[in-house]
Amino acid sequence: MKIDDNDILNTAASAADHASDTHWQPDGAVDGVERFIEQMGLSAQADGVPRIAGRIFGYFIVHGGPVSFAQLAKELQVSRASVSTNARVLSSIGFIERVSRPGDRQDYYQLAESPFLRMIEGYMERMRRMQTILVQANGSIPEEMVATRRRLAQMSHFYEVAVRSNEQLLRDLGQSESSM
Amino acid sequence: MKIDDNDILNTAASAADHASDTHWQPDGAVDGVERFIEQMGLSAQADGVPRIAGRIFGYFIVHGGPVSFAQLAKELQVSRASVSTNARVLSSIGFIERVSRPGDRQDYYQLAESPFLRMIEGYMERMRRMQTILVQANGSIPEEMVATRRRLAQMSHFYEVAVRSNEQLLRDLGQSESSM
DNA sequence: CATTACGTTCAGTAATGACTGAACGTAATG
DNA sequence: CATTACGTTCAGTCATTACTGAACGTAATG
Repeated sequence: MKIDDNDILNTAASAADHASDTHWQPDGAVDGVERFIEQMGLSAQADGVPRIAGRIFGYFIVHGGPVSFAQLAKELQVSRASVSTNARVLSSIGFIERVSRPGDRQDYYQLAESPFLRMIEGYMERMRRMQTILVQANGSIPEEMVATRRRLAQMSHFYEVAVRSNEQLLRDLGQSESSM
Repeated sequence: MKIDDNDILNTAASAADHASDTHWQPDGAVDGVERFIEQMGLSAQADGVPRIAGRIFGYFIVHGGPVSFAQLAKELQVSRASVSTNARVLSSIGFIERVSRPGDRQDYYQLAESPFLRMIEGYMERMRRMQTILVQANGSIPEEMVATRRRLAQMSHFYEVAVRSNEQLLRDLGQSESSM
């Protein structure tokens, strides 16, 4: 499996090298990959995440294995500064993680074991923050405003059910993940 | 310092007092309400949604009933232009909706029946968009890249399960909503 | 010790977008 | 018809931020 990843890395690297050629048309794999990575960038941007972070993540979906810092900068055509900041963001969310290779000065990153579980955990985090806002609001609003308090309670109920649903989803995914 | 906050709160509070013929609030409730509305604005901003949109939504959580366009602008201390654009955004998402009052030239908005269901539908919409990106990518990637295709499949599987989970959540919420 | 190869940080730039005031179109009033 | 009271749109301003290049600190190499 490591052989496989390395193979892919090599082909992708040589393809990126030729990417600056204007007239050479790759064999079809590269534009598919490139297109996917770019779309991941755009999706990230649509979600308020820096585009480069999305592209880096897309890159790791394609090449999961450990990739060096410098290689990221080169193949994604971005500055080392951007790689530094965005890779750190991604690893702080738990999507990718640093790995050290003995006898190698470079930083390596690889796809985390279960990035999507982290995504859901991020959702739940925001939902719980909304919950605290709601109970705080409910505590500072007089009982006379019954309609308001009812709406706040409905909203709170929504988040409560949603969090429970996501907890269940988390369990389901953890289950089906161990069989892959 | 708290000067800024107090200033905003006080001016907004007095504005709300002048409109007290329609929406009366008990003494001491105003800062709680105001604080909640502002926090909704900040939460929205953190989610990539314009702050004013969040505040408008918060305002409707507090005062669910029909509120005139002009009243929104006045009490939230924002320009009519902002109210126009943000209220339209909110109504396009399905959080609030326009209502017309016979014999009244003004536009009125009110909280939609079930704004949170719409929120989940929004999530699912984005997930489905990711799904199409994934199948598209999978179709344009050669079979030799087995590891890549496996990761894409895992990702697709995640979204599939997540969408199903949210469909179930939607049903559950629709259930518990009819009893409120 | 000097040098090289790293990743990080920082100042600067360009772009994005939220927000506003004013101009505009429109439809109900007088 | 003229006027007024609406909501919308548009140009402009301001703030935010993604991104870069260069300077920097650091640790492994020679």
